[in-house]
Amino acid sequence: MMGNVNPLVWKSAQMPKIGMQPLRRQAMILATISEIAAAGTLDVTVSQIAKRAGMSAALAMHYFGTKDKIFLAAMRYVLELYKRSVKTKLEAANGPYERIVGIIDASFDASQFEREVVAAWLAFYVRALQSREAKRLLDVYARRLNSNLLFNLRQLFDDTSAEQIAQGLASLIDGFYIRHALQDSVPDRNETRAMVQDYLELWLERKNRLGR
Amino acid sequence: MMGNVNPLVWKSAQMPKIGMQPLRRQAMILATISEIAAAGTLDVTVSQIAKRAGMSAALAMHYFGTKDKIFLAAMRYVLELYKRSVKTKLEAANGPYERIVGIIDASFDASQFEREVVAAWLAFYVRALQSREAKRLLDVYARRLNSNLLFNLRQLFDDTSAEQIAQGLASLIDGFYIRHALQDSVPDRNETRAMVQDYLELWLERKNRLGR
Amino acid sequence: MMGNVNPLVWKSAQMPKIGMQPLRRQAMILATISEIAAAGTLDVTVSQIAKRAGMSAALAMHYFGTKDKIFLAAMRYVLELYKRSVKTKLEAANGPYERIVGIIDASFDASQFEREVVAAWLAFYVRALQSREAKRLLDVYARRLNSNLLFNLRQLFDDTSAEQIAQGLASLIDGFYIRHALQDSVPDRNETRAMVQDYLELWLERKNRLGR
Amino acid sequence: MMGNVNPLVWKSAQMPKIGMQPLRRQAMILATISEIAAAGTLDVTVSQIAKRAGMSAALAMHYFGTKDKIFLAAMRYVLELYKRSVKTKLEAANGPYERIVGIIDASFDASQFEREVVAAWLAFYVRALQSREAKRLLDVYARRLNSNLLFNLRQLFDDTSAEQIAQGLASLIDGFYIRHALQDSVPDRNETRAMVQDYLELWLERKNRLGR
DNA sequence: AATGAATGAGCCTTCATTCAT
DNA sequence: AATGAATGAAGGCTCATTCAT
Repeated sequence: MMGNVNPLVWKSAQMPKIGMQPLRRQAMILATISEIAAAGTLDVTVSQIAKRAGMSAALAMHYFGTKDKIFLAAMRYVLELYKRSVKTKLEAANGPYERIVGIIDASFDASQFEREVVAAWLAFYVRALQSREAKRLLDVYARRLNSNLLFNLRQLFDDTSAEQIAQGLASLIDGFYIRHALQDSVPDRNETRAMVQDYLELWLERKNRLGR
Repeated sequence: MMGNVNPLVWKSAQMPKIGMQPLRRQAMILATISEIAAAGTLDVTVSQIAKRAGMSAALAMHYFGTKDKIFLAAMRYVLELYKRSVKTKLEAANGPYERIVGIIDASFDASQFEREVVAAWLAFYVRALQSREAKRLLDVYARRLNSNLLFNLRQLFDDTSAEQIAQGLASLIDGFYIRHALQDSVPDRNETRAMVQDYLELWLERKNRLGR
Repeated sequence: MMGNVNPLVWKSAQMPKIGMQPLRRQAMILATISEIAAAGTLDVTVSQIAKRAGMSAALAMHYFGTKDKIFLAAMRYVLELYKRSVKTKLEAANGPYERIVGIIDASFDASQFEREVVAAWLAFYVRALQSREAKRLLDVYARRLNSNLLFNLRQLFDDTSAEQIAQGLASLIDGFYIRHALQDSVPDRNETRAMVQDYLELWLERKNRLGR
Repeated sequence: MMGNVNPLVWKSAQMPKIGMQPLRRQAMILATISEIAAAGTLDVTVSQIAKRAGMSAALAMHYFGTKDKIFLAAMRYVLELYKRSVKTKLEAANGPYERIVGIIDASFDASQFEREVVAAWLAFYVRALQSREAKRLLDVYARRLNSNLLFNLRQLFDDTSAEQIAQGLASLIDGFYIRHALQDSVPDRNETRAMVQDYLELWLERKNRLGR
């Protein structure tokens, strides 16, 4: 998830002075995600996370100021991951259809659909009920996703349909995520992605049937 | 939600000594749902709920024994509401198509899709991550929903399609719920229901296109 | 323990009006002793005791006023039992030696050395640390025991010895009680009694050796 | 009791960051014993103890984890004190007789027979009724005391007598303790010790009288 | 006479957060 | 840069006690 080079490796070695801050923050962010998944609970304490990140809770507080900010940072990280994933897929895509499929693909990317990350998503959704800032972050993501979908769907469908499809796709994705987070016997990643793509297919078939 | 006759109205009037238990329990159950929605949080305390229900936390504990049992009771209540709603719709329906639509309808029934109830659903989903019993309850609901859908879908589609559609419908419903719980500008109840029904329509169209 | 006629038998029959008070009180007293032993704890609640006594906690409070008074009543009852046991033994005894042995016997009487009663004694001893009144009761008992022993011992020994023996006997009895209450593998009632009696014997032997 | 150097004295001076744990634990242990005696009750709260120990209840919990563990630690401390006292006496003793007297002495050592410690002993005895672990600790102590006594008594008496004397001595000690904890006008430490020793004397005299 | 109903007070325990070093 | 030490605040839960009927 962090790529190959883990900057925390030489932690206790020496050279602590410069640039520890970003490393510590990053460690906390990753630990937050892991801890949520490992604990199977959203009720993770700062101490638990800090311990997993290999530092004291006090230091974690020092770098983030508030527990809420720790969560927000982790949330931003996950959203950023997703954003990049989408970007990569979009760049490799040709035409609106491929771009829409790319967006869907990004949601079910291996890195996104890991058990860990899915648990984190659910946590953030819930957090958004309490935290203004968390809600704002989630809204930004939702709006971006929607406009991305809409822009490309409008090139294939009339406006009304496009909006419906966008809503449908987004809901389907969210629905699969929540089911994945909670249920045991659930279709795997590829099957799930196929089902979402098939939703798009169904609309295309309808469009073709109606002519144009 | 409590019907027209609220037995708690004459509370401070004479306080009868018999049969308070079910009234208090019901009051707590309703208060739990309201408080979750009002607080916008799953982290509602027993005191908060009890206060809203017009009693002391101690009395609430007396009648339920555990905070967890309070939540479970509220959860059962909501699930029961949904179950009844489904049952009513199914009884009024003729043929598999109407029955499937009925199930969808039930999910977006006015009583189900209230802001309060939707928030409660999300709360219970999350609770299921921590509580064995909560998970069990949710699983029962999920399994029943699935078998209901499957049974009727199989009369219209081949088995493979039926299973896909069932998964799709359930995910769509969950997805719309979560979006409803979290987002402000979201299609209203009827629009939402129409979109889910349209998913079924899309499959019927495909089926017709392929000929039988 | 209550003799053959249990007045609580016709409780729920009818005739509740007259004289319930003493019956209820007595039932509570017995229940207190039983509950302490059954719970294996001194931390018995009023509700537990009342339940065992077949009445509501509210009624128990009505008759006693305070939890403390419930305990005191039970304490008085046990002390009274003991007092009577001593009295009976003393009346059947001839001469100082038999009377001393009688007092010892009373302490290890079947009715006194029941597991239940022993547990109660320990409870009362502890209670005496907190409650003035409990302490006073225990002091009365201790003083009476001491004067009883002293009076008879003085007829067999010089004053100094008599006082020492009295202290020794009382301590031995208390010691065996506490060990009986707490330990598993402990000599049985008769063995224990024999050992206390033997303490007296040892002193008699010394007296004889020294010649009168 | 804490020796001459109280490491907590410079507490508000600079509050070092290392090694507070053992100091805090020790302070809590001593405070537990004091508080039990001062409150005259076994129902001492963690807050009370912590306050007496000069720290917050939260910190106490931090260092012990559970109230029960606080009590167990205090219990172990008292038992350890006693154990050491016995050990010291035994090392200074020559022959079985002196060793037995040494064990008795240890029980009535100044440090053991303080009002505070005696109250604690009673508390622990009672605690043993509720806590498995407390019972285990007490059993270990009882068994060690018994085997110590028996081993030395067997060198002076036949086996049957030895066992009786061991039981008698242990009961006498326990009895004096409980009386000391509860009663006001009670022989002082030295008198008490003398009386227990005299019990041994009585047996020796009997032995001599019977020849060999 | 009797009790279900009700609660205030208090306890143990947890945890985010601060502080001194 | 880093952390052990420390705590206030809060939460779940229990229980003796009161009250209205």
